Amino acid sequence: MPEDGFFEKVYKIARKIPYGRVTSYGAIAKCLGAAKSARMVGWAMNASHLDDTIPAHRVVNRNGILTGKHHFDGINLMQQLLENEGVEVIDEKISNFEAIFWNPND
DNA sequence: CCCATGACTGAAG
DNA sequence: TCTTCAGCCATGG
Repeated sequence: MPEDGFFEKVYKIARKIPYGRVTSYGAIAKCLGAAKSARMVGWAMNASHLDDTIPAHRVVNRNGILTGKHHFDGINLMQQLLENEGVEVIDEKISNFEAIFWNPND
């Protein structure tokens, strides 16, 4: 992969997210070396719909809220995908967010 | 080149 | 503790 664009960097981290775990945009951004570009991470995730290897549903904001659920096919698709992995989601928010949070740096 | 937009974050009131 | 503001930077018009 000769071109290491911003997207590839984001995808690279996103693909590392373990099953049943979640992370935040800022954590990924920091791992990329652009901690201030958390918005870019989310924006890159928006383009991830072209790549089915990207578990975008495991990426939420720092509050553990599924801010990007509206970008999925269905309004509840993101939440259901997480629940399918054993993640407890209540009202668009991950209840045990801190418990299942995964740090990309690990 | 300038302006608008965005799945965010941290600080300030 | 909650709400609001400004900074962040890549992409597109």
